[in-house]
Amino acid sequence: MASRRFDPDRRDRIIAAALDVIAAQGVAGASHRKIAEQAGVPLGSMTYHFANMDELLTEAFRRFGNSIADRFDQELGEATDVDGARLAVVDLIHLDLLDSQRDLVLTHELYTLAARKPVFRQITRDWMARNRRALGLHFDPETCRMLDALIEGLFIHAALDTEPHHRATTVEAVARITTPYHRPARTAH
Amino acid sequence: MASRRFDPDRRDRIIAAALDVIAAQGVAGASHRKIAEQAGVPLGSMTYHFANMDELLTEAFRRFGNSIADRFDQELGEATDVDGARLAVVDLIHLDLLDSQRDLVLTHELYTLAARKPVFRQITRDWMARNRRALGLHFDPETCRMLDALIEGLFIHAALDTEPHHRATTVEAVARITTPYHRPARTAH
Amino acid sequence: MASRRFDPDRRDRIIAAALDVIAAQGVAGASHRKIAEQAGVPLGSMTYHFANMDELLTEAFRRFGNSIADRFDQELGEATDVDGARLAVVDLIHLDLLDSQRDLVLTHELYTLAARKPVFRQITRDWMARNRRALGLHFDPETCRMLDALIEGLFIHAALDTEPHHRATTVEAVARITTPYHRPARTAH
Amino acid sequence: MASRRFDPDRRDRIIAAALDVIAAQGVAGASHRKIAEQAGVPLGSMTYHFANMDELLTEAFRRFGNSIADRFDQELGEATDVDGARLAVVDLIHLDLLDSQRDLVLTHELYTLAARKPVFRQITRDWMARNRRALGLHFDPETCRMLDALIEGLFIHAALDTEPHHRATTVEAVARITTPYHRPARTAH
DNA sequence: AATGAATGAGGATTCATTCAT
DNA sequence: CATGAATGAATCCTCATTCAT
Repeated sequence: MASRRFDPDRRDRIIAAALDVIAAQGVAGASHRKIAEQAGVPLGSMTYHFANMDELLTEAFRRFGNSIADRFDQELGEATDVDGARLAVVDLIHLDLLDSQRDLVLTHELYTLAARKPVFRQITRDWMARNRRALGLHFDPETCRMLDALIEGLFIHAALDTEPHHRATTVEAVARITTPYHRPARTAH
Repeated sequence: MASRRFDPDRRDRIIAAALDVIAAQGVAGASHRKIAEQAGVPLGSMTYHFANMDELLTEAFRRFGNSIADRFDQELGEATDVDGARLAVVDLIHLDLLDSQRDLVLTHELYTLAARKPVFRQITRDWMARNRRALGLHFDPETCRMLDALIEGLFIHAALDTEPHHRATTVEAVARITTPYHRPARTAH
Repeated sequence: MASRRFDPDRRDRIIAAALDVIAAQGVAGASHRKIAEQAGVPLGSMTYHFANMDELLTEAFRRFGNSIADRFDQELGEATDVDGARLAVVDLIHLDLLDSQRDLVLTHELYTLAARKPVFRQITRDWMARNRRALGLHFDPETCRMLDALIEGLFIHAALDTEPHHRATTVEAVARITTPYHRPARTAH
Repeated sequence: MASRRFDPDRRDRIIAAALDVIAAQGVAGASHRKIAEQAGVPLGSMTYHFANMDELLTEAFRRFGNSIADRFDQELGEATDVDGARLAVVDLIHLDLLDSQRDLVLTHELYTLAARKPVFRQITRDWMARNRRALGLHFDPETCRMLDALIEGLFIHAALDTEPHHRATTVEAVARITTPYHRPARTAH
């Protein structure tokens, strides 16, 4: 309260610094010392603002998830029809996500935490829920789930692959996954 | 003790112990001490067999990737036609992968390393290459890439999601992604 | 414990302890553990006060060099003429330096470091510069360099030799090195 | 005995490797492992040929001292008169010793050991004795001791100094130290 | 309210030496 | 005879957290 009023940016700066350090050195390498130095705040200030490391990580990753979900909201909110939504998805993958090594790293760090600790799993769920809500503006719920998974997979593989991923492939994949499968009539003779 | 002097399985046991510890506590929690204890070998033995931690992690994750790729090879090798291959993919996701919290955790840990260190990125690439080769027995290269990404995404989301993933959804998603998209004729009226 | 919480002399005590341990066991034997024990501080305190071993060694040897240079300053500052300065030099070698096995050991340890690492070479240079400045009160620059080298050599050899070094020899050596050489006239009748 | 006959170079190679490693990393950094690797012999071979580290170091430094003393013998043995001997000394300092960073490092490492352990002190004494014997071909014993000290000091300082040492200064210093001091007559009117 | 000082536990790694083979 | 495998002790250093100020 008084403290926040006094240096209201400090918490924010610490959180931003935490994400920077995590992006650069991983959660394993993110110590109080390093984050404090990156943020330009005294070491003792860390445990004053955040009771412990998990609390800081929680807030940092929550912010990270929201920042990416914001982009989903914006891109998909601007689409006016299904084809526009498909295009928005392709753009999200190719323009926003793939260019950012930082986002890839942070995503994996978060997932790794989520795989083990419930607190962080909740963060990923909230993030996924926001993404699906954005997709839900244009697609039915089941398609949303498939599409969300596809985006995830394309994002991950694109970042790990050696060969560049062609936009055409992404366009085709999005088209396929958003197109209901018509089981070929077997009885036709 | 005669047994102490020569122990040809020791390397293997250390690698297995490393994967166990990583699955349980993460790469961050995988210390020489813990792994040595898990493997039942003295601490000094660790850096005798593996020059440093990265070398041990490298071998461990290489083995992990291969063990999963082996299952891909087996399941898809047994399929005789495209529908069989689709079924195999669904089974791989639902029977083999999703049941294993351990595999999920290890996968994320590996990806997190891969996002930062080239050595581990190569491991994931080799693994992905094996998976795609297995898929390539039944699908064209472009479909392989899409399908591989979908599998990845479904696997990751299934493990993080709260609601159970229904097999039917997976079946539909696989069917869609493996079915070429026919752009609807626009001029037909 | 109040005493534990704030201990302003601690850095100094660690430095003094470091020199003691180095004198007794060499730089090679000077571990954080031993120095901490000698200084009566907890092990973790070492790297709090000194980021790493080199930093501690640097400060310790800087202090050592200065302490000896102080004696040079004092002895030579008191001399009022050249003969007094020569006497002061002899006294420095015989009274101050030779009696101290500790100084010999520390000097060699420093030189050994200096021969390999620039940081320590700078320390020896600063030390040498102070010595020469003190000698420069009474002798010309070239003589200073020669005299400084002679002092160095006498100091080292005296400490390594079996036979005792006689003061008379030192007196003669200092007299010679501070007396310009007159090339014998070759053309004389 | 049989072993030596079998691979007679091995001991020599290990000794040479030891000096290389010491020159590069210091006595402190000279481990069995590194020396074995440098020599191209198996680790277990080290303690087979040398009971312990000190034995190896002893032999290595004995060889080093002899190699330098050999140069003294040769240069001074070729001189035919005092002036020739003075010139030889200057050459030894400027041509042979100063150019070799390696010799400087090894000398200091040896002195550091000698300052603490009698075994190594004996090695330096033997070395010094050889040097003085060589000087003794041309100078009286007292002058030998002074000259030897001067050489030592010039060698050390030259290697540590920033500014280059001029040959002329060395020539003058050698001339001075080898010229008896004539106390100026005080009674002269 | 804010923090610099402090510390014990634990991190990876290096090592000389031993000994079964 | 020669050595690869093995190991416990010791190395430096990092760390989250505590607490007197």
